[in-house]
Amino acid sequence: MIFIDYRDTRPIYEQVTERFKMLILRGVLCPDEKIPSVRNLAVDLSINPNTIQRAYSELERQGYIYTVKGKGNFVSGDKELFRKYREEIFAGLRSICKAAFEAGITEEEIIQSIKGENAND
Amino acid sequence: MIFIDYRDTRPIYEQVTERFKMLILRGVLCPDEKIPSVRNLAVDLSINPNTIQRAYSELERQGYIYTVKGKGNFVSGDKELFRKYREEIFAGLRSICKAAFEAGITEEEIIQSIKGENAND
DNA sequence: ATAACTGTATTAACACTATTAGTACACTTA
DNA sequence: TAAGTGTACTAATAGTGTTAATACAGTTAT
Repeated sequence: MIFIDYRDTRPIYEQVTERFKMLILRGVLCPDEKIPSVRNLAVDLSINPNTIQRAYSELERQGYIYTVKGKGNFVSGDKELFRKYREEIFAGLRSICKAAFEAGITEEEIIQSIKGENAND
Repeated sequence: MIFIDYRDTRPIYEQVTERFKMLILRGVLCPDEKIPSVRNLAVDLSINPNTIQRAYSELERQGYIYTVKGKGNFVSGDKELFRKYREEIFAGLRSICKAAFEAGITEEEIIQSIKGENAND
């Protein structure tokens, strides 16, 4: 369910965070479902528990999971998650469009490049 | 002409590289125009010459400038620069659109969010 | 030729971050 | 009570970004 890409330049804890976010947003993990314990996942991925701990802390901070001490970490049922994540995406989009306009790329060119991009979904 | 934003999390050499790329792409700096010497710019920005050296090496590697030993660094006249940079932008755009589609955002929503975004240009 | 400017290369040091390692404490469940 | 859970802390290691100091080589102007 979770994996690490060692060719990826991003830190491991960030990859783990991103991966869980995706699984939750896409509904693969359901609200109140238990996710692997810090120690278990660390063994599975052959990395240090602290790294998983950091990823889980981040997920909790962003509202994707909640923690019950002594029991484990569970998927949040927060309906706002989708809206928040969409906002992140749109912010990134605005940022790259700004760069595009600065480079003289027109709105039409951008839209053209996007159209037909969603064939793989 | 060049400045450093210390609130920016990106490394200084990357900011300098990006800044020169923009000045060249937008035609502020013309082909064969001399850019500041490594030592001069380092003093201007109050940073180490090695950091500028790194930025210039990267700019040369990407074809934005060329170096004449003992004389200085000069803006390249490569016409392909624009095409290459546009490709970078479009690649970034594809990447973020992929994330958007994975989050269930539709093509129409993306296009709507882009339209009217170019008011500041 | 000399001085003053250029780029280039090398080595060392420092700070910060990502990660590992080990340990300890507290809570829950069987 | 034992085994599993999250949490907290400190230390060590590796990599990166940056600074610092120095040296070498080519160019230009005098």
